Amino acid sequence: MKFETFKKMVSLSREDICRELFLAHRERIKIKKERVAVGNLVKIFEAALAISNRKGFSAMSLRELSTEAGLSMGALYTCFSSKEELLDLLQKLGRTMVMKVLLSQIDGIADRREKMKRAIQTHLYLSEVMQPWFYFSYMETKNLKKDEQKKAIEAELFTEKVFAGIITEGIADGRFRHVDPDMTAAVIKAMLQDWYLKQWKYGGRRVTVEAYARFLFDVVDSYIVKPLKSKRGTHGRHR
Amino acid sequence: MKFETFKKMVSLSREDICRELFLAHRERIKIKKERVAVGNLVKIFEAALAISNRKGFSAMSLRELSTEAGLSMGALYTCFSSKEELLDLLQKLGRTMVMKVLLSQIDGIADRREKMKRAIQTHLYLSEVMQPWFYFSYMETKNLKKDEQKKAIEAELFTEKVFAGIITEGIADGRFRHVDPDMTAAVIKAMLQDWYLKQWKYGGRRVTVEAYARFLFDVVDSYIVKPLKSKRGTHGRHR
DNA sequence: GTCTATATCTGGATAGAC
DNA sequence: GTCTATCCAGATATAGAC
Repeated sequence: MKFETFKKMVSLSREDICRELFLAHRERIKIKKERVAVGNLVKIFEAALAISNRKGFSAMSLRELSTEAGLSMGALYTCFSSKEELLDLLQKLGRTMVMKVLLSQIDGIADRREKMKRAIQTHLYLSEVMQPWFYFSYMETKNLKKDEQKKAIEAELFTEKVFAGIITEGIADGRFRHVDPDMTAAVIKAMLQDWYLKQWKYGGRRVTVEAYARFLFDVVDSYIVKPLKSKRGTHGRHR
Repeated sequence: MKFETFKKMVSLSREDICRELFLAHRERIKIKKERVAVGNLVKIFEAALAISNRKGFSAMSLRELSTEAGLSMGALYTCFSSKEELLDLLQKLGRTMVMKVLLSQIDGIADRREKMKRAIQTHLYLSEVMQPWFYFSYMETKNLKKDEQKKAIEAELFTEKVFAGIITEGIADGRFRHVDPDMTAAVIKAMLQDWYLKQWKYGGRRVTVEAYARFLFDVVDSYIVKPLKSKRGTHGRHR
């Protein structure tokens, strides 16, 4: 699947995401009209992610946020009750989204190799659509309070389990070699994360998401799949 | 090489490192006696890394640092002139060290495959010895001022070039497949970094550095090396 | 060289006018 | 619902005693 196709398919525009969040947190938000609340949330989240990804969340002052979002201090505090709550809201924003999309995309694919390819692709495409959020989430996890931190770690382990699961299945039906599923899933995750953590690198080298997805699948594939004498090397090219 | 052997060999005790730094920054440090200055630097750096890795550098107050280091506010300011300078000093601390050790360890190894193994191992062992610094450096790069940030990025690209170089050599002498050296080096780096960025994960799973090094080499090797019919699969085990 | 005390500023949060 | 003005906790940095 092309990235553009994916982008349209999972129509998670910023508004949609924020509307969902607004509905989930109705009680805690003082604004009553949906239109206004969602509009403000969008502006705040976008600005907060931008500033945080430049200098870190804790170095971002709320005054700074208010000017970048084009709202006053008072207006900010109608959407959240403390800077810490804003952090929690931001984290929650992406987590459920990621799991939902990832699972829906690989559900029902029988061929393990194909499933692996699709999982890699989906994770990369997702992190491309929501790049600021992924980066933010990675960098700020350690600044959450204990229980929120735990949820973030669970989310990381959850996606890892998805990959480990595919590998285990592949080993069971004999198409994959006897690699360590957990270790392999761990490094796959590391390579997936590099895509959104080092945008400056891949962007600068003009590597597209599609190209990175193909490349990454090649690396993984050549490690886990049992070599068929003649097949080896046919999928070794990229770009 | 075993990790313990490596640890003794590169005898970079905290004191040694700080002494070097002290000598390099004599002018800017008010304390004149080497013994005292180095002792304080060690305490300060150790405490600063510990706190920063818990909550982030910008969230660390100097009061906090002074108590954790067992020094007064006044004493801190005899070692650096501002919080920002402390950040720069910390960053500089590890960079040169890494390059020096990494290059010295792989210098003069003719066999490309062996060289790759050694480079992976050395990088992992280094990041194990200096874990707090590696983690810190990764997380705080974006908070540096422009020119310091540039140096940090150069350092990242430098180690990446080391790996890309080995791959290019291996392709040239015909032992490696025609993979993309830059892309491959990039994901190798990503997997190396995962080791110190996700200590909670690997520590919790009781994975040792040696095991991770072997595993990682297997993954890389199976991707870049041309398969000899009979050889494939012989180095696919780990643990 | 190291300490305590303090000047000065910045940032999170809120009250009350519009 | 949004804005401005303000409170005050806590941060950096320094002065001066020991």
